[in-house]
Amino acid sequence: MRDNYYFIEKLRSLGLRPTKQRVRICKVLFDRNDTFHFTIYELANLLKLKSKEKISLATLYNTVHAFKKKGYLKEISINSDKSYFDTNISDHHHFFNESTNELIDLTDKDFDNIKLKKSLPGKKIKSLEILVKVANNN
Amino acid sequence: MRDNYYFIEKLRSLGLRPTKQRVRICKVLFDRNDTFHFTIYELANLLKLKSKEKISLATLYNTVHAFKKKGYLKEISINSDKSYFDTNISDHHHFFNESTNELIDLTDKDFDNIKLKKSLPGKKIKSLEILVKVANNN
DNA sequence: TTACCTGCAAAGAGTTTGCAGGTAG
DNA sequence: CTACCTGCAAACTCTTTGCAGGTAA
Repeated sequence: MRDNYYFIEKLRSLGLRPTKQRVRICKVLFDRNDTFHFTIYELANLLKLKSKEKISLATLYNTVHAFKKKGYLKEISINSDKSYFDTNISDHHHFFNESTNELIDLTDKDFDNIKLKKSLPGKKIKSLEILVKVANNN
Repeated sequence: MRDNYYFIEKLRSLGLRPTKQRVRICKVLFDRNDTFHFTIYELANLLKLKSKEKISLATLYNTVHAFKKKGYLKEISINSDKSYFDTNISDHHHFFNESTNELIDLTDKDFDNIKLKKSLPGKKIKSLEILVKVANNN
C-alpha cells in the first residue's frame, strides 16, 4: 500500500534519518489499514516474520522511542511489566482485557461527554486517558 | 490513632496472619487520616524511619500483593518503570504530574458524568480509571 | 566529514522465586 | 504439628547504556 519512498519522506519530515532499519520498522507498523497495539517483543516478532535480517533490540528501543518523541507513536498507560505502544496517535481510550492482556480502542464517542472540572494551578494538561479494565466471564 | 489490635483484627478478617511485619506495614500505610500513593521503594523508606528492624524486600512485595489481592490496597495504572499503589481503595481517578512523578486524587465529582456507552460481549467491566497527565508550566 | 545511527554486550532497575528457617493457630 | 510467612540471595524480565564501527547528508 505504501512504498519505501513514502516512509523515507515521512521519516525525513520527522527529522529522522531514513535508515533501512527504520523503513522496515515503518512498513511493519504503518503499512496497513488499521492501527494496532504492540510491545517491543511483539514488534521484534513481526519483523522476524517479514525478513531474516535481524534488527537489534537496541535499535528497536531507540526507534520506537524516537517515533514516540516525534508523535508518530503513542505509549499507553497500563501498569504492566512491559510497555505498550499504539500506532493510533489520536486522542482515544482503551479497554484492557485482563484475561488476555489485549487492548481494544475506545473513542470519545463511546462515552457521554467527558469534562474535567478541576485544574491544577501552574500545570498544563498533557493528556486524558481512560482505561476500562475488563475480564472474561466464566 | 489505631492500635496494633485494630490491625491484627483487620488482617485476620482478610484471612491473613497478623505477623509483626504485616502489622508494622499496616501502621505505616493505614494509621493516618489521609490516603496516599506509594511505590515499594518509598514504603521501604517509610518503614526505615519508623523502626530500625528491617523488613526484607521479599516480604514487602509479598505483603503489598497480598493486600492488593484482598482489596486492602489498589494498584494504579500508570506506565512507569515502577508500580504505584494507593491506600485509597474507592473508585477514583488521578492526575499524574510528569514533571515530578507525583499523583493527585480525582473523584467522580471532578468530572461531568462519565458514562461508557460501549460494552464487550462476554466480558465484565472490572474498573474504569481516568489518568490525566499534567506537566509544570515553564 | 560530521553528526547521527546500529548492534553487541554489559549494566541497571524493579520484581519474583527457591528454599531454609521461623511463627501463628 | 502444619500451613503459612519471612528473609536472603539468586534469578528473571524488560529496558537502557557505552562504545566501536557504519551510514546519511
